[in-house]
Amino acid sequence: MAKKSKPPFYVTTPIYYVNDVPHIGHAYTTIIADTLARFMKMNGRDVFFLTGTDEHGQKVEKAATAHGVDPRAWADKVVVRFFDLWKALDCEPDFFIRTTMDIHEKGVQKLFKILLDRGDIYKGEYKGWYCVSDENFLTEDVALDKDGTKTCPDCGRKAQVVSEETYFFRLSAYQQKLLDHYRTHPQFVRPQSRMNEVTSFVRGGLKDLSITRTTVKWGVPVPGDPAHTIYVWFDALHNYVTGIGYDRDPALFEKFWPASVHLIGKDILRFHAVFWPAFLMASRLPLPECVFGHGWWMKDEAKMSKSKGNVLDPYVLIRAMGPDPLRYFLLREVPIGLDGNFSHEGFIHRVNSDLANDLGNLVSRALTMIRNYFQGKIPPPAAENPADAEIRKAFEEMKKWAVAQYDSYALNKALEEIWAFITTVNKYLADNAPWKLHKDPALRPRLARVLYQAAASLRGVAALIAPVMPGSAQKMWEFLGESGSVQDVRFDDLAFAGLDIGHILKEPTPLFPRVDLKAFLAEEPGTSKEQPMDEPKTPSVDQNIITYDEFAKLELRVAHVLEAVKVEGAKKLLKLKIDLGTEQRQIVAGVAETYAPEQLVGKKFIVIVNLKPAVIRGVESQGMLLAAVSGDKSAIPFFEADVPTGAKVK
RNA sequence: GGCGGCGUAGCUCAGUCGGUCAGAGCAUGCGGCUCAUAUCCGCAGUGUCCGGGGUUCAAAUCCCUGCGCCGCCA
Repeated sequence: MAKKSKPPFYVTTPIYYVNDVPHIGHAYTTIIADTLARFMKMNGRDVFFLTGTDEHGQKVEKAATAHGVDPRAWADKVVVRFFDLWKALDCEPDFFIRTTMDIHEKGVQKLFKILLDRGDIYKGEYKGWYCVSDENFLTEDVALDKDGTKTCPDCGRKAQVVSEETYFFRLSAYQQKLLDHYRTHPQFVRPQSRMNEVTSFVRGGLKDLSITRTTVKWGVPVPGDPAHTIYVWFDALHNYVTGIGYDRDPALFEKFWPASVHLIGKDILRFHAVFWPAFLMASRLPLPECVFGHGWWMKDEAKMSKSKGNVLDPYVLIRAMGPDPLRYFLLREVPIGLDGNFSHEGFIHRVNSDLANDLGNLVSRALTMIRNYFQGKIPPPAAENPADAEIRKAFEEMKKWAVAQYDSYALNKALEEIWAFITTVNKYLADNAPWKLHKDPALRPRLARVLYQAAASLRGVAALIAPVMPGSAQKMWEFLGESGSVQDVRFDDLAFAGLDIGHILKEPTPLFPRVDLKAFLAEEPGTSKEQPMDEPKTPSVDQNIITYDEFAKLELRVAHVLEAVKVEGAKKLLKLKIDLGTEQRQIVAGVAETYAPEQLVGKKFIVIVNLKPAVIRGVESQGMLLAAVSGDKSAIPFFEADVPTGAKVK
């Protein structure tokens, strides 16, 4: 059966900043990419899936210095966090590019040189807001303060305008070409709303882009002018070509470039939809088919941010139930282009309802009956009656649509189609009641047919969910007596027939155990100090390192104690009324075993002012004082010198 | 301030060219089955389709306007 050969498929994630601690956002992009890669492979295309890390820049350099190692060693150490997470999430990129790799740096330099020779890069003078203490130019998106100056977002100091020699990319020359491209390739930026944003941005005019810095040392040097370092975007974006063999493996590069889709978060849309295609036009390389900007996951209706402390740790969910429910939820709940809201309630609810009840239970009931009625081996079934034919046709129809939805990146729709079919199979069983057929020996061929239809349905479902839930799909596959990997199925060949029920596993274990919401929430770190089940998955590196940015988010101030009283019924707690200069607050402190209330009145110490208020023993605490703790004893560092109440501490 | 988008059942959202479009899933209530992970199947709803005005034989669907929310830009 000769088939039209399908074009290769090349999917990328952004390269993640290696200093970042991986969170749900990183996980989301990578899960989408992994699912698309798996799907396209099963849909008969040659696939390349690239992810990686951005390892240059000042922050990496600083973190390394702070730890007394060189930047490369630091990157080697922290990059493992990403390796580990992808493994835990069953994400299997074909290559993991790191911008510190030789193959990348060489490629970037080569491309830089090409553009320099062609005149698309030229030397000029860059004028911008510069933070002296951080030795860093502020990025364009830092807004002006009211007084018309800018403040460094990293250290909070005032920045000043400074100019330096720099290389520019002639972005301005590409405005019309970009607009033409958008017009002729309406799918270049997806979803549509993002395309509108990009178009209107470009219409507004493009300025040439400064792409080198002399202030940053940790990066790729400009060829022939090593005082200059290639700045982040020119460096980072080119990972998409160096990662598949640009200037290194022509066969690979020819095969997969241009990329089918760059998956990105909407925050880096402009770099991918404007700068990147302009770079490529300049170097005469074909443009990617599509830049897909996905949405954010909010946590309980709020944007996740470190300062709010509501960043979602994917390991909490993986530890509790493996990667598949998380993969399913993220892809099923929301179309890729939109923002989603993550709550543990919503997550558990959907997982229980769709995975445990609908699919898991269906697998369980069907397999149990095959085991109990036929010792795991279905004998020749009776001919199909109309209802049987209907379920077969429903499958074929569903397969067609689900594949089409997957193919257009509508992963949630694909899953919707599949789940509608699962409901149909459940209904088919209810209508045909094999447990009743079983009671009449004369109806055995009929019974065989009903269970055959169910098993054939599940076999198809296993294949169709495999891109999203590889582990669970494989389990189902094996439960059904199939050998080999479900990932080797090709959807073009996937038929309702072809079921080979050889050896049903004894006692198929529940695919997706129901999760009790209350028990789950109780185990979630944050509510409990205990780590549920200490997986040997101890982080490979010290994840407790924080950046200066993170530290800067703490607002620490000098507090003056006005009143102190014991909290009723709590032997460790004191209720304090404190003055912060600008306001008065009430805090609860667990220092009563060391300090009597009257010892504290009039004292000055350090309080975290922007901590989320909490109610402790019925008393609201609007902050927290700093104290050394040893057993039941605590020691508050008081100020010796006279400092103004409310003074900032850092 | 400029440009763009959105506001539909308790919740999350579908509603292509204006005419069975007032829908789905979840949640809720009732009924059924008992093979199954207290699962599955059936039935039942409720809606000023944000407010107001207009176009039309006909508008959730088009136009204007008010309110609210969001995105991009300045």
